[in-house]
Amino acid sequence: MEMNSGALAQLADYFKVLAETNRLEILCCLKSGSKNVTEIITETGLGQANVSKHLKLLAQMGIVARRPMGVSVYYEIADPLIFDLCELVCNRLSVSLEQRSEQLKSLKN
Amino acid sequence: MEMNSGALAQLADYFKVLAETNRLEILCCLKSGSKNVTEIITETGLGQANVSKHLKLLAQMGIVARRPMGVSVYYEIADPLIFDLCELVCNRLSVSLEQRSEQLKSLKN
DNA sequence: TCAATATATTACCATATAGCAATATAGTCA
DNA sequence: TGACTATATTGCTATATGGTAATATATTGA
Repeated sequence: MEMNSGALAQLADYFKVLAETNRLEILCCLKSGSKNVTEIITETGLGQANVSKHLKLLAQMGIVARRPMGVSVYYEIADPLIFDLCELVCNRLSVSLEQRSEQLKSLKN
Repeated sequence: MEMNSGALAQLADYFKVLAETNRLEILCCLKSGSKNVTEIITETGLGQANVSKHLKLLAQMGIVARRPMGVSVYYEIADPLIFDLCELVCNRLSVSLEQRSEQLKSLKN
């Protein structure tokens, strides 16, 4: 990972898009397949303008794809890699939670 | 990835720590091995307080480990998974850059 | 204990961004 | 074209956070 600062900035920007609970929730909601904005709004309970902004960010980063269909606009995961990333980190997090719980146990002894 | 909102928040927090150029730079700087804070400051050119704060975040997330040695404190990567994550995303980014450049080419034709 | 050095913390400012209400735009159908 | 619905954008506020200077803490050695 010897990288110039431009590459680091790009990498940081990518993580930044994933660094927001509601955007992750939108991605989860799209995991089961393409959905239009109204469906996403309903399923997540987020505000319309808010969802629109999040989708724009996700699309700009190439994480989702935008597909207008008649009067509505469908979005879908354009990059399944996302879920690999999330799974890696989730495993990591659960491991460290286990470690913390081990530490707590040994403190009690 | 069917997750409760707590898990999504944890995941987002993890990505948030990686979503900053200077923190990524610190991680790069630690890739070659354990370093103390002064060395990190010198190598990155960042301010002392700043580096200290970034290291604290990284340590809290379990990404680096803190090891006091005499008067100085050494930090090291505690979770090599980081580099896998970064590499995955970097490959992803370079692919989409290629795609964009392809699109530009076809626009010119 | 005192001085010197390394690291951490605090207080503050400046910037970025999530959320929301209001408005604008675009597509469909009468 | 005009009304209607879906989505996008804009303007604004509140909050979070990166950077820095100043201060605090901790370790070592005289």
